[in-house]
Amino acid sequence: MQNLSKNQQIIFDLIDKSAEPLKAYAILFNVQKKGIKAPLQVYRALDKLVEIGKIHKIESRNAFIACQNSSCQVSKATAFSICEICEKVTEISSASLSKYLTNFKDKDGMKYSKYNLEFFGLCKKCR
Amino acid sequence: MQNLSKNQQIIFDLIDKSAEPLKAYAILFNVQKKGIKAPLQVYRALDKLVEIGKIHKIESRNAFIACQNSSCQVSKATAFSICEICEKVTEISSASLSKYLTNFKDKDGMKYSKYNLEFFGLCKKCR
DNA sequence: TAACACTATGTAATAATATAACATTTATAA
DNA sequence: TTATAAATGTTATATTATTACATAGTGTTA
Repeated sequence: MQNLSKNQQIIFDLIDKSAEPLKAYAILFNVQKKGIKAPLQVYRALDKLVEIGKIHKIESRNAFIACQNSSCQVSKATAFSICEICEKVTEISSASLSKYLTNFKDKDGMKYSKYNLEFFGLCKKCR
Repeated sequence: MQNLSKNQQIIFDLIDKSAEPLKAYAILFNVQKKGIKAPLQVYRALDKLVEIGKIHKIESRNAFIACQNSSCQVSKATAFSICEICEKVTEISSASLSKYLTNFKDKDGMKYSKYNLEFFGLCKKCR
């Protein structure tokens, strides 16, 4: 595993210690004191961090969370639970789920190289 | 099933006859000749169409496609295959997949009211 | 019908999310 | 060391989506 660059490390640290997913401009606001001034600097670091699997993008929220699954080096097979009230997001690590989806073939026999699954519901607290 | 309003019908017809997912501003451009002039008019119709399950949003693409699954009245359980080259999107209707996911419970026993799954790979033509 | 609630529409302005283009610097490897 | 790739810095701009406010249509029901 390569080391992270300066900007990548700053942004990863911020996301990693956050309790909830962070949006790009929230990240920008937070790292301006560290010298990262422009959106593009944030998006470039985010792109790289997603590419190497250190963070994931929650597509339905346009937000980013740190990978909570140490074995997940690359974002090829991701599943999340999202509370529709408090917006808490948890990465699901279920061997049976990932096995099922990784092996899933559609009618045409098409096999996929990647998937992203987002579940929505109410978390314990909000129920 | 309620009838669609004028704007909803115009926008649904456009999406329904499109071979690929349409983005909101592409829709706007296409319906300007029919009197829909502002983004908000498009987004309002899209929101409603998604709500009643006539269309689905492809979250990773910020684009919309007509529901290809006649039994899918509400967008509660959606799965798509997306070609990473030609961007063709197909709605997957697999009884076993939807059964598996609808019944999926995480470690905490949390059951979900909704999910969205996006598979990525190469379609037949692009392989 | 009249009153009401609800849904949809129209319009302008603006917020939020993301990328293009170009110049420069730093890290890595041959 | 020289070449190459990766990362950075900066400005401008493109794309996606919402707020706020005014008006009009639709359906119920008293």
